[in-house]
Amino acid sequence: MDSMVAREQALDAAERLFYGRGIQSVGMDDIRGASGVSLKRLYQLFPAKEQLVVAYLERRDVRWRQRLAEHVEGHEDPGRRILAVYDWLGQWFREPDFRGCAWINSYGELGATSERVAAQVRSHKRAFKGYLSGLASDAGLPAGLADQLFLLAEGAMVTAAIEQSGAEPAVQAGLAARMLVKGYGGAVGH
Amino acid sequence: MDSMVAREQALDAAERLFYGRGIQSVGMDDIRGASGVSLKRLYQLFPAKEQLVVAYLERRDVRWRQRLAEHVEGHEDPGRRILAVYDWLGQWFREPDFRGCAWINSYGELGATSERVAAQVRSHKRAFKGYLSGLASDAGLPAGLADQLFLLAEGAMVTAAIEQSGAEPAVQAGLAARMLVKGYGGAVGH
DNA sequence: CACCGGGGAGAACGATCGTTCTCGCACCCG
DNA sequence: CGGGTGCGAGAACGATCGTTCTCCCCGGTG
Repeated sequence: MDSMVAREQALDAAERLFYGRGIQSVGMDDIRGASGVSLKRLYQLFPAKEQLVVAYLERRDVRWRQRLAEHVEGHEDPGRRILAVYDWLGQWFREPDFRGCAWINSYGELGATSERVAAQVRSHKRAFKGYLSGLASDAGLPAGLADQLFLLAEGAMVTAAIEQSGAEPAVQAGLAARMLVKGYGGAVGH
Repeated sequence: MDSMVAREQALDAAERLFYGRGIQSVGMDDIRGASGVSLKRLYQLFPAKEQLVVAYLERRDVRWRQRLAEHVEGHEDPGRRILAVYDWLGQWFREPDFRGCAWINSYGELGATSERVAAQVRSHKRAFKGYLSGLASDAGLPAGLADQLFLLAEGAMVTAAIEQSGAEPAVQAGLAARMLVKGYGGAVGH
């Protein structure tokens, strides 16, 4: 049972370090130091670093999508809900330790060498796109729009990471999204 | 003088390997093997791996933007030129060795640890965005549109990389771009 | 021919890292 | 109390890698 808390501590440290400095530049020993979980315990929880990486991405995935969904659920109007996604992205981009999308970064780092990581990244992105599809169909908008909304969100994430421009890419993406929604015949409350 | 050809060979090998397998997973020795340029020569051309990486990104940057510009220049109508960007992206995505945007990937891998790489990535993205701004203003469209066109292109690049879906993200981005251009009052010939 | 400078092949070095092993301590069951 | 078992601390191991060094050949110069 105590190993559950060790697991969470290990994942906390892994998330902080992997996300902040990249995966390859963080050693298992750094994670031990930051988490207080001994190397032996680390390796019985996660038999290889790759599994720790995947577990970190998985846990972050459910939390990330949950935070997004909670924000969106604060809005009633289906058209407004779509735009709320970009508001939330803007909030995220302004967090002081924001360093881009963990999955896009991980894919750039390990997508070519680790199939498990690549699969986790695809799974996260598909879930996000699926979520947008749901919002679009709730608003009576065509399915193709969701793909475009997705591209805007992805573009905003990379741009916010590379330039460290805070919420601005999210604002631009939100403006574009609003125009696309209107163009497809959706109503957007103010 | 002969060192110029060694430099090109080194950069050819660096580009092939760094782009295909990621930067950190390619050793200097791999580059020597693939280029035929001796380690000693490599290190007198590029005193550290980081400089080889930056040189690779720089050379690829000018070639990439030139290829794009050549494609776009095949079109006359200013509105059509904007959409030609997405056509070209689609062609690029279908190349058999396509593995995403070299700069986004490099940023995910080294953005947190190498300021020189991060600066090169920013420089490339700013140049690309600047190019789109030029296309937008040639078409008499507002400057803000260029930011949105940029986000669509970036989103298409990451998505095409993660899913290996060929040209489809470029098609979606092109449709969105077309709608945005029309929404801002631009004329788009078919 | 003697010499020298540059370059290639590849060994060597030092650091890092993922992973495993050793050792010693503390706790639990009889 | 006594023996064993699980765990933490950290050393150790083996591989990899960036970088430098050694050694040897070759081509040019007097």
